[in-house]
Order: sequence, then structure tokens, then C-alpha cells
Amino acid sequence: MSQSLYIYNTLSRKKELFEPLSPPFTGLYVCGPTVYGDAHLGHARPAVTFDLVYRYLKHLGYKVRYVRNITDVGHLESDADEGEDKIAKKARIEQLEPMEVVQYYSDRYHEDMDKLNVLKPSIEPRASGHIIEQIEMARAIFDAGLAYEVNGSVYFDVKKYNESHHYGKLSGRAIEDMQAGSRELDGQGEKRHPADFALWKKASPQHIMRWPSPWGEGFPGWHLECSAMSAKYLGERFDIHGGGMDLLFPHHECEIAQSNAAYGQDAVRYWMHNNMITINGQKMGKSLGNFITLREFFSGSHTALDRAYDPMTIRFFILQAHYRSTLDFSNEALDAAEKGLKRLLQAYETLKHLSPAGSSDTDHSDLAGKCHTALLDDFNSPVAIAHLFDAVRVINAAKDGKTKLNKEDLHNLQQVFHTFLVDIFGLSDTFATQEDQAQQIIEGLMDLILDLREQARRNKDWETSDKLRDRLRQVNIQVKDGKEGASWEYTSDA
RNA sequence: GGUCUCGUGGCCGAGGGGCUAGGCAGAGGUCUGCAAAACCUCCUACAGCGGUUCGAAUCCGCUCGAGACCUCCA
Repeated sequence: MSQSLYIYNTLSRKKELFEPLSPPFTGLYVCGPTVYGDAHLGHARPAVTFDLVYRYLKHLGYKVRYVRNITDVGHLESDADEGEDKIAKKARIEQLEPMEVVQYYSDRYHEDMDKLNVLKPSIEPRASGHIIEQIEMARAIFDAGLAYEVNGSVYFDVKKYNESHHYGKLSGRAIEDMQAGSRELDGQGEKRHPADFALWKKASPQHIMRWPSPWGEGFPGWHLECSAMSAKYLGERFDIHGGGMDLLFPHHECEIAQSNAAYGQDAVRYWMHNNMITINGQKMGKSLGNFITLREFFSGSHTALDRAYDPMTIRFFILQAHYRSTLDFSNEALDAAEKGLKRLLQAYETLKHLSPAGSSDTDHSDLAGKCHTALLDDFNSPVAIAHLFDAVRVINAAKDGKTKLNKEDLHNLQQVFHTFLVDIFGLSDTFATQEDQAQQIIEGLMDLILDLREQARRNKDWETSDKLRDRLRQVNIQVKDGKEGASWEYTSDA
């Protein structure tokens, strides 16, 4: 395959030709969820975005190692603070163990991701499982003279680092500009400079997540895990690091500083950031309390939702916008996405049953090329999807006999639809019909059939009535006539 | 306050100096026992004001508006 993939690199604010360090291998690291609550629509964005990146890189022939972490350290602090008194009174076994919370929400996160047809990453490391690596990295930074210890906590010396490096190069900031808005925070008094950040925090007596370290009992700083784990699994220098735009500063900025301090180089070559999902023009976020969880979307149980939405609709909705644009949620937008997706999937289905004509009216051989061109240009999925929609019209016209597609064209279209729709966009070829939904349909159908049969019996049309009963029997359904009308049940023997 | 992004037709969204995506909704038509689907046609927009240019939605400036980050956040 001769193709040039261009990726928008946040670092240079330009689209750059993607050239992996050691092809055909390539490393992709994405900041995963903090597991202390159910995933909301906002979490689906990076998951789907980088799922596309992962799938497409693989499609292009790269051997991708995709690492997406689970943050299960540190952030649980706030929860613990709130319930501190209550929890303290309970026996240890009655308390919620932090790892219980982690397990619970990790499992639910995975369920949600499976529904969205998001491929599992190659490695899904947890921060809590890499305490040693984080301590080692903090020590390396300390040894490099770019960190200092205060009362059992270790802070990154941003000011000193900034003398030899540019702290703020990713987010386009200057350290001088950052003081104005900073405010008093926990540990601020210990810091030499407001921009300094913790590599290791001393655990307060009440703090439940704690590990021994050279500086006493504590827990790793919030930015260290990604640096340590990406280095461990992808190397001190690797290709792509992704995440949401809201992580740009300070999280990713700090990662850059940590890598340079510890390893003397930028770890990441291409920084990718997905934009936010908005609701009424405002970012959907945990802190704003305006989020809708994925489970609520799937079940429709949220006051802002008119009804339930299929996971594939959510996925398609996200793919229909470019990952660097904000995406505005509304019921209307989701309705539109659902209808559009159905149209696409139906055309794919039609394609499978279409019989070839002797010749073709039009030429569609470049469809795959067009779609690739779009995706090679910074993963422009909406444009690729638009090309598929163009093909839908042709397919439907062929179905109506208004245009002709020969065997070759038909085969080509089938292939292109399968490749893009199923393999690359990860849109399953059938809507995930929930079992209860299927069950509802069956019951509706049976009501209908038994009603028709009842009519036939009243008309003494025994032929029809018996036919219905016998045919149902053939598909393992036994009709039972009773005084109150007919009922039915499944039988095991046909 | 600092840094930055964006403002596209009823809605969602691409594009990004001349060739003016796509989806959804709406209108008309074809088809059809009815309905649905499908197909065809129509609705042709780029916040405002200036400037650069033969030519700007696209570049520059200003104004207005929205948003993000600066604090946990995907």
C-alpha cells in the first residue's frame, strides 16, 4: 500500500506526515478513564476516536501496540474526603475498599465500551499496578535535580525545568502567564512555584490509598502514571499519544516535562487531542454536572433524552464529526444519526442480495480511494462517510433497476462497504438487537397470529386455523386453545 | 485577567481564495390497492463591518457572539 497518513500534531499545530519510529511497529498511548463513576458521552469520544485511529493504523498494515490506562489512584481522594466520617466509623470490612470501587466501575466501563464496539487495547495498565515504576521515574527526575522534597512530598521544579526547556510548549503558554489565575490549593504552601506539580504526595493519616516510598507513605502524583506506563510499554520515545483536549494542560504538559526531566527527551512524537462533546453549546463534563452517562443513552433513562439510543447510533454520531471539532448533542442530532446509519447499513444489506447486471452505467472504482484519501487526511471520518452515502444512492438505484452494476462493481462496493463500515468504522452490520427487544417483537407477532387464527376459527375456516397452528408447531411454538382464548409456549421438539 | 479555539442553510456537520460535501427535517414529483421504503427535483448557507485580491464563506483587521484551558474533568 502506498499511502501517506497525515496527523494533526498538537505540538506543531500542523498536519504532519506520520512516520513511525520503527515501522511497521507503532505505539499508541491514550489517557483512559478515571474509574470512579460511570462513563458518560464525553468518555465515548476519545474511546471511539482512538478506536478509529487504532483500527485504521492496523488497516494500513502497522503493527500497533495500543495502550490505554485506567486511572485508579489519587482521584479517589475527593470521594474519601466526603464520606470520611461515615466511613471511619465502620469496620474495615464494611467499608468500601477503593479497589472495590475501581473494580466496579472498570467492569462497567468495559461493558459500555463493548457495546460501542470499541476494540480492547493491547495493554490496559492500571496506575496502582505501576507504583514502583512511578517511584523510579520520580527518583530519576529528583536525581536530575528537577524535583525537590518537602514534608514527604516530591514536587517537580517547573521554574528550574523551564530554564533549559520550554514548559508550556504543548498548550502554548509561558510560565510567566500562568500565575495570574492560579489559586490556593492543597499543598500550595509547600510548592516553590505555583506551577510546580506533585510527583509524589505524602498520604494524610485518613488517606486510604497509600504505598511506601523513599519519601515515606504516600501516593504518586496525578501526571506521573502516563509517563511511567507509556515508557514501560512503548519505550522512552514513542509515536502517538492521544487524549481529550481538556487534558492538554496541565496533564500532557506535565508529561512532557517529566519525560524530558527523566529521560532527556520528548517521549511523544505526535500528540493528538479530541475535542469535547457539548450540550446546549456547553462542554459536557463531570464538574458541570451536565453529563449523560452512556448507560442512560442506551436505556433512555435521562430527562434530557426523548428515548433510548442504540450504542451504534452513538458511535456513528461521533464518527460523523471530525474528532477535532466540538460535537453538539441533541435528540434531533441523534435521531438524524440513527436514520443515517440505518440508511447506510440497509444499503450494505441490499448490496449482499443484489444480482449483478451485465454492465455498469457508472464508474465507482474510486470509492475506496476517496474514502482512504479522507481518512489519510487526519482521520477525516465525516468525509469518508459522505462518500459512502454517495454510493448508497447508486446502490438503491440499482435495487430499483434504475441503474446497472456489473459483477465487478458489485463485488467492489461490497468490499468497500465491509472494509470501511465494519472494519474501520466498527459499525456492526446489524443493530445490536437486545434480547428483550426481540422477545417483544415475538410476542407482538404471536398476538397478531393468534388474533388472525381466532378470526379464522370464528368463520369456521378450519383450514387456515389449522395451517397456522401446524406451521407454528414447525418452528417450535405450540398453540394451546383454552376457554379464555389461545396461548402459546415454546416446545423443545419440532 | 492570561492563553487559545470557534461562529456554515430549520437541525447536525465537512470544506477552506474561483469547481459552492454529506446526513436529518421540509416541499413537490415518480412508484404504489393503502402505507412505508426507494428514486428524482427543490430549499444553496457560510455572524457583522472593513481591507487584500481579477475574485473571499475561505486570507488580514476590527466588532459582536459562543466556547475551552488556566482547578478534578474525555
